[in-house]
Amino acid sequence: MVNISLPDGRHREYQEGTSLLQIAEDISPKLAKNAVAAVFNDKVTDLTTLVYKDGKVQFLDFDHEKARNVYRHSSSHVMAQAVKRLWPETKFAIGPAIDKGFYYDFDTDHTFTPDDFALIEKEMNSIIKSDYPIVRRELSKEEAIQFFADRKEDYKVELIRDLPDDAIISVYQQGEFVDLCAGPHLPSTGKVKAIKLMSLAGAYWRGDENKKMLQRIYATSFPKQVMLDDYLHKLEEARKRDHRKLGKELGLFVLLDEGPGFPFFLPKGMVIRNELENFWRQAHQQAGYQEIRTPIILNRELWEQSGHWDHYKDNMYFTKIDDQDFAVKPMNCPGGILVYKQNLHSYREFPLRTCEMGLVHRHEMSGVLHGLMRVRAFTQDDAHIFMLPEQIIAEIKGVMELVDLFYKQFGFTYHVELSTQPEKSMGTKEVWDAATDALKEALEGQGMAYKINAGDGAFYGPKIDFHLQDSLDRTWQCGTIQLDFQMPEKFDLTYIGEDGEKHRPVMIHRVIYGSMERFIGIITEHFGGAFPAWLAPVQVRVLPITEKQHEYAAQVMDNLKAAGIRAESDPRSEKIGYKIREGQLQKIPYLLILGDKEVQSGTVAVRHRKEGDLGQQGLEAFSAMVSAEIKDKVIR
RNA sequence: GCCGAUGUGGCUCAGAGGCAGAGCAGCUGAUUCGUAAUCAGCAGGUCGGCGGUUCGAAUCCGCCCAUCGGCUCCA
Repeated sequence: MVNISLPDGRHREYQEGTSLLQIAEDISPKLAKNAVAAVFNDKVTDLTTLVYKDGKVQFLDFDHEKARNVYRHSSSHVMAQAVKRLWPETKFAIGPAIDKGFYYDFDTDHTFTPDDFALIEKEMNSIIKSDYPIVRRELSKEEAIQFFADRKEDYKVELIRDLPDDAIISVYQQGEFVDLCAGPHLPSTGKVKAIKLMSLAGAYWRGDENKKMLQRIYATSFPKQVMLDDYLHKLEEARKRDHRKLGKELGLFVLLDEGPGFPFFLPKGMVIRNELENFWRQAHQQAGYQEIRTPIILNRELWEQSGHWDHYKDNMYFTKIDDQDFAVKPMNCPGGILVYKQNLHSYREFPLRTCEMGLVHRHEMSGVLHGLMRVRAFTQDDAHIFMLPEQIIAEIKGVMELVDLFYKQFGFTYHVELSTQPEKSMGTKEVWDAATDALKEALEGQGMAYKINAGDGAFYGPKIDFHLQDSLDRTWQCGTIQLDFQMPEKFDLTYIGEDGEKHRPVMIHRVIYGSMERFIGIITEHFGGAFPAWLAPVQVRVLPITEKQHEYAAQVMDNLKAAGIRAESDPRSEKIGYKIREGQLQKIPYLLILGDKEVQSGTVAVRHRKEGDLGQQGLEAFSAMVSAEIKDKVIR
């Protein structure tokens, strides 16, 4: 007999060789029904695992991330099996679970099209209906290579060859289909319920662009049809919020064939952009920054000195002026450094904080451009801080507080990642360790939880990245703080210390919005186009019901404009319902409906885009309310 | 850059070898209306670009450009 302990502290005895699934059934049929995988002695494992020793067990349902991955992974095997049945020549690469589903990479002469989806789904459903048991087997490395070589599964053979010689290699079988897989898996194919193939994509074998491009099918699966429907509905909602769609509908910006990756900002988009800049400028003045502006085009020598000419050339644009080589700046730091070098600096000036709305150009590959999120010309809300080594921690804390102030303003939550020394980097390990420790200390001093991205730092120093989460739970990297001991060296930056001697300053590079373009894209999706009043291109629209109220409408307009509110009126001879509809679609925060009643009482009938009809208010009261909402940057 | 798809009035889309269409938006006129679409008329397109096949190409073929979904990369 084996003694099994359960999460609630109870113990049960079972025959040796009892499966975890049987144990679950013994505890409760419902538990067994919902169980996707089990954790036995702290290891996630198949429900079909037979128990031969004492241990503690916990059953995981679909709500657990680990179980969800098992569920999706088994789903990917079902998809692979279906594809193999339909196109027997297909070779398999890998088919993992991912965040919201799974994919499988195939190598086949058949080119998949979305028309194949119905066919594959049908076959998958037939496999699910057959409810094949999913059986684990273990082979030696040699046996496994032989097994997959016989089946001409070249990719699997390559994968196995990379495993250690003494590795025990597991394969999972369902019906006629066998796949190399570490597992764990569902007990049978019938456990998979609602499936949907989502999209097709090319993907390089092992993510290497020099290797063969395979065909990837993305799909997802859920244990209940309603969960799948709900997921698809959310995707649909996300599409409605797509900043490219909203940007067009709300007249914020356009991307044209004439300038791929170079966005045009339209008048309404510029209002948002300017408001973001105003907020930025005011917050930075308060935080002790001095604003500068450096040129977009600078000569070759500068870029050679900074290292960009050698290390960043593929991403840069070049030009010639009077036969001399120049480059369009891909980063602002060399310009900022030149500004620093205009004066002799004393330690008394430190920390010296300079900030710049810096327009940079980077040549991105055509395939990666994406609305405002990934462009070829963008403005960074950059800053370079020069300081003493002993000021690092306090200064980083200061930047983190500023970042927090900014993100809270938009209602974003965020998490932090720390990236450490990459393989290709400048400087000694000691300097890197000191810098990395300084960042850690600053993070810990702020009580900030963080994740480490080993080897993901910039070539000149480690960095902290801020990833903010939007209203659809997607994350975006925006802010970064990079500690740099290298550029000061390359550019021979100095300051005069207390001792009267020259010393080397430390430098921080940092952005908060990241890029104005991307940030505008993100907040457009985050707010679904319904920007808070302080950002809204039009804050109030005045809607006279008939021509009789035009004069009063003009008075109201004058009043609002005098109060500094962005107001416009819609005097067209359309029905009020029509004007309201248009105002709603434009997501204008407030619509003022003006009829005879309002004219007589000298009031305005207020409609809020989300809260609907708010009733009549005095014009002064309304104006004061909106002004306060704008001033306090209220999200409503 | 690579794989796949797409490209038709300002917008959303139909048309799949034989006269370029619809709805919305726009303009003109009528209507003067109370919280998400009033009616009528008018105007608007070298069907992404270049080349080819054909008596005839938006439609078939080739190349290029851009966009979309991914790979890779990143603010």
